[in-house]
Amino acid sequence: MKIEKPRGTRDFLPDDIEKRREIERIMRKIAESYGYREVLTPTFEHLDLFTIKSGESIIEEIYAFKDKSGRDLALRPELTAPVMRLYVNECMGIPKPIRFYYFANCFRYERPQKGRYREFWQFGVELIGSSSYLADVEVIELAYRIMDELKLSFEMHVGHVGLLRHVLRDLSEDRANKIMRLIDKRDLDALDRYLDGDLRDKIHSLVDMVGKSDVLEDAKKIIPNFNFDHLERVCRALDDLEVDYKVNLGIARGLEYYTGVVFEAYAEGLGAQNQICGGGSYRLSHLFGGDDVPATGFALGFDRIAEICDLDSKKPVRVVVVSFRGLEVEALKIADAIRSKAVVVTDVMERSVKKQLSYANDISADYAVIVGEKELKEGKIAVKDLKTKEQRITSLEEFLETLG
RNA sequence: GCCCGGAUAGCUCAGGGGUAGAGCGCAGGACUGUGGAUCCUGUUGUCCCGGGUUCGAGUCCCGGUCCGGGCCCCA
Repeated sequence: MKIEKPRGTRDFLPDDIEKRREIERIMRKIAESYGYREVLTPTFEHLDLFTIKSGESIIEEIYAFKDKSGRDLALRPELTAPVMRLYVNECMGIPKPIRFYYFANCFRYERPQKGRYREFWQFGVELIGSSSYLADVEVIELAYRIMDELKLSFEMHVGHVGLLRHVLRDLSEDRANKIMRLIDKRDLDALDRYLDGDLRDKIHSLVDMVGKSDVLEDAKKIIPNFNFDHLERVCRALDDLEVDYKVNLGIARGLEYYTGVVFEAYAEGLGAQNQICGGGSYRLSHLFGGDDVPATGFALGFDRIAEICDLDSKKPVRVVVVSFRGLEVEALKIADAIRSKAVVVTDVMERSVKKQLSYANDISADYAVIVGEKELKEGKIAVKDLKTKEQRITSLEEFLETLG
């Protein structure tokens, strides 16, 4: 009976990991350059943390379980709530603004498909303490710079849920939330069924408003009572910072805790799951017993990005030390001397020189260092450049110098 | 929860009632001081599971499990 990995999980081989680590390194580097510092929360939390804001229905899509003492726990399905819980528990007293970033695996019990797994990774940031447009600008710019540095082809869309909430302000909360979900889905037919008259026309117009920042002028005409200052300032700043984006007033985000500017990024080549980034400004802290602090942040879908990201990670120089019968331990000593300069492997199968060289070729090594009787007597080694096939007799010291 | 497609060697897959196959890979050798080519040899199978039809099922039928893609959902 062969044991398979659980549904929706993946194994990562060295090539995968090297690529993912390189992507991760770039994300960390850029976030840190903006002053963000890493936090890490537990892999599992109290179930309440995730149901408070999203309702009991979310349990269906969470890995929830009872521990041996009967506590209701859950594997984290996302990281915004845990990071805000961390803020409330440990950090309410530290100077604002607070800049945190995270990179960790999350778990959701969903039907897997392309770009969607039951264990997946998110990289994200939370900027806590400011409701200024400058906070939105910083976070959007940061998300943009990361995706840009990774040379992804993507589109950043920026909207404002406050505007939609404003238009829907006379509806009951349930009804408004329902409409928000339909807007998020772009389900125009269903919207027509739920809305009529003036409201229907306004929502229709807003959902269609996708374009450069000049669509704000059109929106103002349709919704004259809404204060567009915040969104306009964000757009103007992003323009000046040469962040490429589209205004999209139909972005609703599934979640109810977003309060203002929201944004999403979409990429091609991912099938139905094309969203690689989502974020916005929100208020969550007070739900977890903290102060009503404003925050803004985003999460990047790391796995989807890794799938479409095409970057060449630089490989270290690889050396295979090949030994003739009886000289294996001499080879080990030479290998040790080279390890400060390159990745070195030696034969552990007691194979022929021919097989050792064949293996060196199979693993795409750069050099074979051949340890033989003749060379050893003269205190030399034979170095073969496996790319050019050239072989020369040299000293260990000289070879080390060529490795830099 | 729904729809579609899959499951046969380590991997990719062919075979559609009559002895279990190919390519690739892996290991050894041809060649005991030299890699990528070539050739030879070896290597592993509950043909996903259970039941049914049949003289006989990897193959046909029914049920199930698992995997992938698409809905739903997407914090």
